[in-house]
Amino acid sequence: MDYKELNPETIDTVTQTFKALGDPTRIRILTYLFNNEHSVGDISTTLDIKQSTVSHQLKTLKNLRLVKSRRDGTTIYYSHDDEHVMLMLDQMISHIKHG
Amino acid sequence: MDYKELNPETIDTVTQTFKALGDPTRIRILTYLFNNEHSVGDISTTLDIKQSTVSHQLKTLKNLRLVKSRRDGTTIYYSHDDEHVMLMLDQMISHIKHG
DNA sequence: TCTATATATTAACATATGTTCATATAATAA
DNA sequence: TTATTATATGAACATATGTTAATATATAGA
Repeated sequence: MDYKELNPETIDTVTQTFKALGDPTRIRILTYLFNNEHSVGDISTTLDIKQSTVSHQLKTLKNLRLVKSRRDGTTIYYSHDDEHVMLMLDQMISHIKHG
Repeated sequence: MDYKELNPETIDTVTQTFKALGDPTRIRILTYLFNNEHSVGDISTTLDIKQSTVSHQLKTLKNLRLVKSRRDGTTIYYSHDDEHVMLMLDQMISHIKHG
């Protein structure tokens, strides 16, 4: 039936992006960033996740360009940086909660 | 600002579903099942993945109700079982390939 | 029943991943 | 400069995960 597979780079990027969403800490951070930017300390306090854990996970998300950061003094504010991925996260949450 | 987190079960299910999509073997299997059902042996041969690996991953996908199976003699045919997740997979692939 | 074929399962293994503690770096204020 | 606050980093650790070989199970046919 002559099946044409996705190319390896596409598979890899798709996989990595979904993998980034496949962790509860990152899901909590991303959903917290849905509407507003938040500092590392704010995220840590609000979600009750250790500061180093938050930093590590934000780095992971930043490497995949799912979040971006901006500095203001000693404070660093993070916000989401991939509308489409955030939309899919929103869709998945709706899918799980309802239907 | 009074932030309301997702409930733990929702976080868990969302996470598990994305995690299922966060593996290249499972992505390849699911995309192969986009349009038609396929037997384990067919999947194994077409994608060049060992039979036991295919079986293991199909079991993972089935546990999450992302695929279903039907027996015909000694052959077992698998097909996808979550239209919405398949749609999100399709969206992610498009997102990665194009803009 | 015996054999062949298709799929599932088990155990072992290597690798990947997430969290934590301790510490480093960076910016600001005194 | 020194102290303080905010964030990042590195190393260690435990756990999770994916693949494989070997074998078990299940169905059908001779």
